Amino acid sequence: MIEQIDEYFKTAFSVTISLFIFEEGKQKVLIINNPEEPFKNAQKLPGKLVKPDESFEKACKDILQETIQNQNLYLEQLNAFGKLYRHPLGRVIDIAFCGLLNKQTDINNIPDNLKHQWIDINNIPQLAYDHNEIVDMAQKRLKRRIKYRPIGINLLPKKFTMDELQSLYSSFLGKEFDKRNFRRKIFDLEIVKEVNKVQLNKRGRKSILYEFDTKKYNIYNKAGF
Amino acid sequence: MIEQIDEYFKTAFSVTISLFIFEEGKQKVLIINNPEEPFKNAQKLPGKLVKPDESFEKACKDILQETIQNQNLYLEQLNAFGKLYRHPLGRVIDIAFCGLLNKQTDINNIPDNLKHQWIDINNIPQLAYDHNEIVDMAQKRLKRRIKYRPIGINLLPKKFTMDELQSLYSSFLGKEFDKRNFRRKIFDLEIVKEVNKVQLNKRGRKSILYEFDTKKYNIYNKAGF
DNA sequence: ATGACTAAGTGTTATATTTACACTTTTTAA
DNA sequence: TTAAAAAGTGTAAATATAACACTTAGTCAT
Repeated sequence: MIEQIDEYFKTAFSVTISLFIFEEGKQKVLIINNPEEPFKNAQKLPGKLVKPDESFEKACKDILQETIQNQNLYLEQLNAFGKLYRHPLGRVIDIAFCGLLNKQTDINNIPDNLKHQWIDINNIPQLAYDHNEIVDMAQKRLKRRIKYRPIGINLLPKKFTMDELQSLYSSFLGKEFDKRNFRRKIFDLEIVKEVNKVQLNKRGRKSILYEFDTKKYNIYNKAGF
Repeated sequence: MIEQIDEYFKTAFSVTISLFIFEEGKQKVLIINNPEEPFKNAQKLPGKLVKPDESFEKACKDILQETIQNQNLYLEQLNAFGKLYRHPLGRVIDIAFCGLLNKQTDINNIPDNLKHQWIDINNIPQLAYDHNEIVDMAQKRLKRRIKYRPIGINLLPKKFTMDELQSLYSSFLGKEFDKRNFRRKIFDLEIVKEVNKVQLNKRGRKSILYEFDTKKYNIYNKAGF
């Protein structure tokens, strides 16, 4: 075996990140323009080939830097994608990550040449490589996960209204919730606390603003509910 | 970029499988003896380096063939492990899978030279590479998953008693259940059906035997409960 | 200023689920 | 036949979920 060992060291690997936001009541994902061959000018998820001496973390930070220019984002590994002919240059194993962020607070700047778009998860166009499959799995994973761990802290602004939180759950789970039952559930979990401010709206009554109680939130985020 | 492309195609990847059984009321995992360098004669999970033209599936089947000699086993991808110095021969990305099986029905034969052991999940010794980390994540993943998807169909014999099923849940979740409540829960889900046979026990009353109702089981296995 | 419109916010009851709890039945072995 | 072992069984209380509609507080147009 030792004599043929070089035969094994001929694959490459890449990292791909599905970055989700919640905007206009919709779950959206970051899609950029592919600047180079192969599949030049196709739409794709942010990602890059990784050198043999680079860690996953380094690669993720590079990608975050090149897109949203903010490396301090919590990411989670999703899956490895390694079909034989998924990449035209050779065998490339892709390690897919996903992250949740808030457009206002977590993005410094997105370079123009990326021609980026935040695309509604229900309207994803054809993407390069197997990126449709990746983003699809990311969405399903989130949908499962939201059911037994809280969501919102990375997606919403620091202060938010109950209607916003409810709308987030509705869009991620693709179903409607009863206002009173939803609120009772959230209050009983004690993951939010009222903040001493209200939000003025264009029409109608002011909204009470809340923020997450990080202590309780993190407990449920680790242990589930 | 194109001119440096060769720099990327210098990693290898491997596949590792955590195979779990339920035996003597305990969750156990298959550990084998590492037959070759590096880490010769260390204990490890079954796994192998994969050639650039081999699929994950092919690699998994090879591993299953070389260990339990049965390729027809449902596996699920767990995670990619890719720390920089996890493998002495170079950069190796490991794609970890895990599977559940029944010792009596799913194993044809395990070659002697593997010096295999089924090790209680609570007593795992030091393993080669980062295999402790892998098996640890596999166990945690299962523990979470059992809470919202049924378990047992791959682990128990075709016919089984309620006490066996309850013991399986207890060992995987590390806690005890009330007999009556447990049974009611299972019966209400309708994932098992009574089979027209009983099991004689050494002492005490005969046990009623059940088998899974695959239709209901699979519905919950896809959608969760 | 007032009336029409908009959106936020709030309670109660019925139903379903979960939990707590202990004895009876069946069988074997002495 | 009887003591010990293990399987099997029901009920009531507490908690969680689900269904349901009106009131309050604000804006805008007149």
